[in-house]
Amino acid sequence: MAKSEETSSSSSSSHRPWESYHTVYTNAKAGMDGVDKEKVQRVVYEMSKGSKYFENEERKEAYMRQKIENMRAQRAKLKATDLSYYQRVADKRISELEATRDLSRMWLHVDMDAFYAAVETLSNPSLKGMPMAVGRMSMISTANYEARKFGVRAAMPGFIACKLCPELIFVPTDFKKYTYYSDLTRKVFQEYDPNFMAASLDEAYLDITNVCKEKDITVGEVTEELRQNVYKATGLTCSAGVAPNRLLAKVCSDINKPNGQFLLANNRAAVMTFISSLPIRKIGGIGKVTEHILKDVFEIKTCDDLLQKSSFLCALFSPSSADFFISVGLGLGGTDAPQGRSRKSMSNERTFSATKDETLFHQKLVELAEMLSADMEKEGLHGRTLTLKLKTESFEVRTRALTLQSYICSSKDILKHASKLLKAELPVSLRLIGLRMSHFNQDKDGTLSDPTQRTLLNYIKPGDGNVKLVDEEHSDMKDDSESHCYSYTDPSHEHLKESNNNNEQVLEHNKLEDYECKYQIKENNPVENLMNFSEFDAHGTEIYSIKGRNQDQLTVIDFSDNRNRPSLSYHKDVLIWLEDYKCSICGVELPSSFFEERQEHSDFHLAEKLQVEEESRPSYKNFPLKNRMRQKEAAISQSKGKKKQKHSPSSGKHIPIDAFFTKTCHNL
DNA sequence: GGGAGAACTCTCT
DNA sequence: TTCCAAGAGAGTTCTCCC
Repeated sequence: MAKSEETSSSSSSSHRPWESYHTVYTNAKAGMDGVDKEKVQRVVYEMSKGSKYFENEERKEAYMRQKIENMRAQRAKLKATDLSYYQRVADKRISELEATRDLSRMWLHVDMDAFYAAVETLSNPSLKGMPMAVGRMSMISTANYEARKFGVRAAMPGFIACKLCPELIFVPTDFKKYTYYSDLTRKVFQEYDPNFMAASLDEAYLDITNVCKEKDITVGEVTEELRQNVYKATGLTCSAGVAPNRLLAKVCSDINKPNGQFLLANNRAAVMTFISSLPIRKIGGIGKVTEHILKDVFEIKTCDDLLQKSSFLCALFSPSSADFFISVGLGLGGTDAPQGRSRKSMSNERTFSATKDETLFHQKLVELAEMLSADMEKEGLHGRTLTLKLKTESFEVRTRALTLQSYICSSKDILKHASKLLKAELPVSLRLIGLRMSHFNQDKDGTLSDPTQRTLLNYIKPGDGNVKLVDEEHSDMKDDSESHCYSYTDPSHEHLKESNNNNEQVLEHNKLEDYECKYQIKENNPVENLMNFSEFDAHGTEIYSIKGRNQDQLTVIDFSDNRNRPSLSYHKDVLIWLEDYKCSICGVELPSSFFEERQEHSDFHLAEKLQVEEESRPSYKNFPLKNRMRQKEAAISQSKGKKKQKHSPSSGKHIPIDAFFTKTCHNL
């Protein structure tokens, strides 16, 4: 930015401070063309000023300005030779990306007009023509076009919207209703592209190449027909954009909103003309921050500027970011057939009035764990990484994650680990708690597989007798104090194996058909198979024990069959709770409800046994396991202590906004 | 050096 | 008078460990 511009801008800011308060609310959205932008900006500023939210936004702004300055400094350091080198890099990428251009498909992006608001008006016609918003005083989900004329829009707090439009009518969200209408639209979409991609409840991408050929009508006619059919099926209007790829189709659908369509011809010249003057902010994926950085550091305002400044982009951004920017400059986007996408994460979060009440935190955590567990169960998912999200009173967002050895799904497990994560953050004043589960183990066919759970064959060691520690060099299990891996071979049977299951030694018999199993194992229901069963005879002796994570790790020990009843020597090796309360090794009595105590007790015997095993092995004689475990634990705790936590802007320290864009520039 | 894990940001609806 | 959502995906850096 020129110096004179900066001076003028800062002088103007002192008289009109709202001009430097950048919110998303002032960006043009469909139906907001005639809005008094300055009035909206001033109202938003006045209503927000002095609040904690405002302070946090200012901190974020300040941090972004600092990053922009850093990038400017980096840019200034680029020498002519550097630029010449990066120009060659950029030119190469441009020609490589250009070679991938596919103009053979026609993609249609359909976007329902003010969807939630339109559905509400449909079910309550008295709302027609009135300024209305779907949402609450705290936040608006969407606003109809009458409300948008006042500057009211989605993601705006209701109390600010009220100030902008005192007549505004609020309607609470009703997702059942929106889902119903969304399903109706999808039935129409399916007629045009059975593999259409739903982007959200009110948006979808369709490849209409084939349907145009089949019906022998133009792209424009197909689009018109589809929009009419959506209206017939739902009574709702939609807008559409057609282009050779999805990125451009999305931009096009916004051009003639509401209830209109825009077609971009599938030839290179038309695409390049269209894209050249297009503001970068119109591109999906370029938001407020990216727009600022590109404008303030590189003076990039249009998509064509992205190509003109491609050497700078290659020099200062990561390769994937630079590729994205160059692709946008070339008007390239996704044209491939949609692949079956699997879910990556699942989360729940709840906002409440800021409080330090730890009882409330726990209550929220219980609710979230139950909701998350129920949602995961619905989709048959089990996850390994649990992330706790916190938003402090000052709007600082913190995330704390934990990756477990085994997959979990139950609310009890989720709560247990989430509580630990939260405990480490206390005391704290919070306004939001969220839980996210990721690292799912659902593969293509929906079956569960656990990378950290050894397959049974991993544990077979021919010729081994009874219980034996698996050599560490044969195990890729993490050397973790929470992981104990044994293999077991009963001389009287061909394949008795053992797998690890949450500190419990578990035996598996390969020939289940030899035994009359009293429990029906639901093969396709991993959730139910997570349960552990035991059955006792009239004398309280355990006759069955079924433990397992899923059918792959199913464990059945039939103690009613004497062939399986553990021998005395076996008892010495493996801890079993005799009659469900007495330790088979030392006789200590612990009822089954003392779960944690039993775990510790089991660990104690395990460590004891490992010590004996280790000491008997020459290579480890001078380095007993307990020492190694202690060392490992010390290393873990040390590393945890040392683990650098990134700081949010509110802490006034490091926040890697630039981390998403800049790369290490060795030549600088 | 590469992979995994953690933390965080940005973007979208 | 109210006082800034929720859910998801993707990408990046940093650190640790092998």
